[in-house]
Amino acid sequence: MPITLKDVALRAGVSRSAVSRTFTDGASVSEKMRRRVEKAAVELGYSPNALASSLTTGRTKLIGLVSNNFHNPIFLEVFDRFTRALQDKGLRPLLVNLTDETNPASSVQMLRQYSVDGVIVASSTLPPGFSKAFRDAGMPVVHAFGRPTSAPEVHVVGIDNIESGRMAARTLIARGYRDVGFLGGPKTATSTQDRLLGFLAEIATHPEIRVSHSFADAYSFDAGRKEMLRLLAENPAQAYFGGDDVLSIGALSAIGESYLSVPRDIGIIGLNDMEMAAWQNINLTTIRQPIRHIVSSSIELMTEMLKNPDRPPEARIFACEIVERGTLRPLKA
Amino acid sequence: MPITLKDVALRAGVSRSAVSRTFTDGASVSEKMRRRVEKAAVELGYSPNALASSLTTGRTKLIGLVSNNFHNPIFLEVFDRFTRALQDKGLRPLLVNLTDETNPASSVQMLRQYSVDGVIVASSTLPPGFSKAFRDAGMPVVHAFGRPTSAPEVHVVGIDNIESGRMAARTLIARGYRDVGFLGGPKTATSTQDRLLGFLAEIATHPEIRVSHSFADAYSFDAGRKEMLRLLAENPAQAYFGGDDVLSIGALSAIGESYLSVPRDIGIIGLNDMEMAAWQNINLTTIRQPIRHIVSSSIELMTEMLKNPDRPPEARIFACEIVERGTLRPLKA
DNA sequence: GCCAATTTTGCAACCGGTTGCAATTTGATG
DNA sequence: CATCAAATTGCAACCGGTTGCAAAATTGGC
Repeated sequence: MPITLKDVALRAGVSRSAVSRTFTDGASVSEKMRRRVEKAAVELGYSPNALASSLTTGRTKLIGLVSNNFHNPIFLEVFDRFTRALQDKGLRPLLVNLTDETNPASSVQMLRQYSVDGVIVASSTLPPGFSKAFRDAGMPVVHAFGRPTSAPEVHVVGIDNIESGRMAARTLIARGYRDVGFLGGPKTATSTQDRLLGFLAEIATHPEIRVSHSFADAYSFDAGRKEMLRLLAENPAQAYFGGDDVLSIGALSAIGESYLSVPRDIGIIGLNDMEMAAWQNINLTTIRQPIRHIVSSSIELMTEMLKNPDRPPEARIFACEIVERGTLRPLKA
Repeated sequence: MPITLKDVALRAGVSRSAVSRTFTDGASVSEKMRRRVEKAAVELGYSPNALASSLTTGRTKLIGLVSNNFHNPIFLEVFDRFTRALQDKGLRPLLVNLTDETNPASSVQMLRQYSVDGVIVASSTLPPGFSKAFRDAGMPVVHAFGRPTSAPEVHVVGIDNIESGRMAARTLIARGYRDVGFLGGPKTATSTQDRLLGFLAEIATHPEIRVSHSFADAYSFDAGRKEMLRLLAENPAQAYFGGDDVLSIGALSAIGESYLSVPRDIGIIGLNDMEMAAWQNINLTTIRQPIRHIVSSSIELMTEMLKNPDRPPEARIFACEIVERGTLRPLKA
């Protein structure tokens, strides 16, 4: 049914190689030949079969886009940016939704079967060894939103979560809060661990400040709300660093439901600066994660890897910045 | 580098066909042979190349998942469900992000090049002819969230937007609102057009009720907020049917920013019942679109199409239901 | 207009599988 | 143990392309 190379060759009265060559750039074809072939091709409505060509070229232009964050609204933006950026480079995202599993084996096999040219892992909660499995299977990998280390096993692009924890702490301290807490995401997420680490380390330089921490079950509204309700029932701190924005919004809801006011009674600072944080009826003060740069840098690394698969793994770390909105008491003048 | 069929055949000392057959079910292989081949396969770590086999079988198990809704949070849930459901059926989602374009040509070509087995278009805003283009190119198509008609050109799964417009109208009338408005999504979206149609039709049966309507630029928070601010500056109605939830939430924000109270001063009913509508600090009364069923039914239709591509197009329509929360005044007892 | 250098073209093998067909093996039956 | 049908296996062609190599065509220099 579909038109093949052979059909075009027949129609144009030339060899199959000639047709192939007019459709692969960099190949040697005369102008005359090209025109002749292209004429036949459009007449027949031919377009080359990318999969067949991948057999010999070894390139599919398919990129596995692997994530387990299908519940955090920030990831819609992440997927939007990734898919657009990939498309702009002529690459095609093959989406893998991990649901709960953190065992890469079946994803690795599946992506191998489809001969993807590379894999982008987009998650801040997967264990360190996860993305390594793809590399071990011989695929170029970039782990976006991963944990950067000085000697990464795969390319990692993200933020310095330790530093962002410190930043949150400094911000709270500067506002005069003397009793602060970390309302973290899931304890197993590397991002949570690192944010806590930085937060505590910074607070530790101020012995007069009281600090506490606890974890929500997930980066989600409900988990944040539930944990904040629990904290409110006990003896809450004056201000919290929420594990991320959606968690923080859940916490805000809990506070409102308890007839307390933000920032008057309790302060909250989130992390991500997702679209909703800017919604006027939420207006969350937060630490902006430069998603745009993380994505574009990941894509850049990926295209580099496609050219040179042996490029040694590298960590690219982007700075965050405070976005002042209405959920922390103002700086004292 | 990667292990091929031939390697396994060599190692097991059998023909290539034998290896192929042990990996395609339904093929005739003796137990002895199967064991022998499987042994060699695991020793070498072989897994068959799905793309190569697609060449002869004509099936790739790739499904194009096409959407232009990468800004409406409801679609994260949609993508989550679609990708999971596809994976469960052994199908692989090849994601296509349409950004702004409503011209299917390049997507059609791209998906043809990758020989996808079928295409799922997930969008409520694309023009009627869009998904038809995929079908014309010979691909099985299901348009999820499309406009159902009695004689659809492709399979359509979704809700009856006209009826949901009526439902919104009935709900507002039952609450005693006498001056109501439709705050629609983009004028070009089929979903907006139909919701308006139904809304007006129902109101028309109550001559005493005043009705007005206007459109936001997009199904987005900002568009909804902006339009509601505009309406508030003039002479707002008593209650609005918001084009969808995210739009309605934007409207809620505008109302709050204007120091008005919901539902005391103005009522809002949305449509979708996205996760955020249930957030306690939003608490939006809305019309639930049964996403779960729409997705599973779409997948079901798709798998049917894969078995029998000539299945005549069909429209599957799901009922919506009102979800009572806090943005409409209560029913009079 | 002739010859060498360069470019363009076609041949044929190959990428990693699948499958129709015929040959071989197996197993049941007499 | 011979016979025949059924099950299993291998051969070879094919899926839709690409590419090294040699033959053919073009170009430039004189």
